[in-house]
Amino acid sequence: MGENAPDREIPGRETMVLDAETRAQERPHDHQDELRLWLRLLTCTTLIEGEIRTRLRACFDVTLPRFDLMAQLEKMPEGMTLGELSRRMMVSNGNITGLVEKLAELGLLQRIPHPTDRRAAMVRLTEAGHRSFADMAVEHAEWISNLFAGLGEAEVAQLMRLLGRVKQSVHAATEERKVRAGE
Amino acid sequence: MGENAPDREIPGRETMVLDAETRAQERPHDHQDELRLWLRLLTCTTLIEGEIRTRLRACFDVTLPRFDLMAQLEKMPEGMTLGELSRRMMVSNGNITGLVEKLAELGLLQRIPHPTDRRAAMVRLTEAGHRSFADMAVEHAEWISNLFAGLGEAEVAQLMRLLGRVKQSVHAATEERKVRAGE
DNA sequence: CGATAATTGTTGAAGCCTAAAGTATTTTCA
DNA sequence: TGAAAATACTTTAGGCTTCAACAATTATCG
Repeated sequence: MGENAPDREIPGRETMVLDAETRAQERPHDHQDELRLWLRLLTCTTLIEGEIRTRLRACFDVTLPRFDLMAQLEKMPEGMTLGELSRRMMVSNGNITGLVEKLAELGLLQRIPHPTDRRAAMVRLTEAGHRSFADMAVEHAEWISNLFAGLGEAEVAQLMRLLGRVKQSVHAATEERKVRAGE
Repeated sequence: MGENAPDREIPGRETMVLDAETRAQERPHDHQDELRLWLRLLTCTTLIEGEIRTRLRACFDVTLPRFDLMAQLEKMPEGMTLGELSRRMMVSNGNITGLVEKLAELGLLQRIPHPTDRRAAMVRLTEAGHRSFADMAVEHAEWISNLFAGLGEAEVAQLMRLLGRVKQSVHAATEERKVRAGE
């Protein structure tokens, strides 16, 4: 994703509360800043994600989604349902089904029956899965640390805080839309 | 990789690469902060991307990659080669081939011969493509602006700056790796 | 010039991802 | 209790994405 927004001149028809004239005077910027911020955010994520994907493949012959799924399971040694995985990883249910299938074939995780709910399927890492993940996690953490090595501690903390604000803002906006759309 | 690297003598007068490297080596840091930062960055991008994808699909029956490709072409009315698209969108060549194929079938872009290089294929938006994109771009810009509406101007500016630093840092780290791996 | 290298785009295999529809089970509540 | 709704997961169709191998063309340089 390139760094440059579709830099068309977009007439400000955002809110109906303020007429375009007032808005233009108060805020000389349309949606350009937010657009540029989004593109930069996307660029950063894409760059890092691509790098990590390439290295995981080269060093451990594993894909990023599989690594992520194992990372989730590692945090819950007693196991987790597929739905919980789906929510935590922010991907669809069907996606998890496929990933679990592959990792189970490789012997890295196992399904175990849910104690009370016969609909649910629980999974957890096998011994081999734990060992495999432990190896990868060490390298992975170093890679990430290295990619961010150009930033100071203060910058990292500040980014953490601001991205927390972004999360808040996005959640607020999407919840509002969901409510407006009737759940 | 010791605690006291000998080339630590010269303070930050060196290249970006060296600076990042020494910093990562000299700090016996557990990488936790960077890891958390990366996860939060990924969360923000995933949230926004998912929301935009859903809305583009619901409102315009278009996918995000196709929208992005059209956005790139919109900025270059005279056209662009596939390789240029690939670099700007940071995706593989083969990916672009497929996207262009689909958009051409829909009549939204057209191929035109490259004036001097018979290997290269140039594409540009058709009239219909321009119109279609213009419609979508207006809504899209509003969506993005809305998703970031919880942030103030200063926060947006600060995020812009810090993400610029992230980009720098990542580029430095990956360039260094590429060089070490022999281009 | 002409061999070698680099670049441009395409193809195919493998895998990721979503949305929507379907099945099985559990929960809700009249 | 028992019908209706909600939940957990699977399946399928369509689309995105990468990597690696390939063909065509252009660039490099002895």
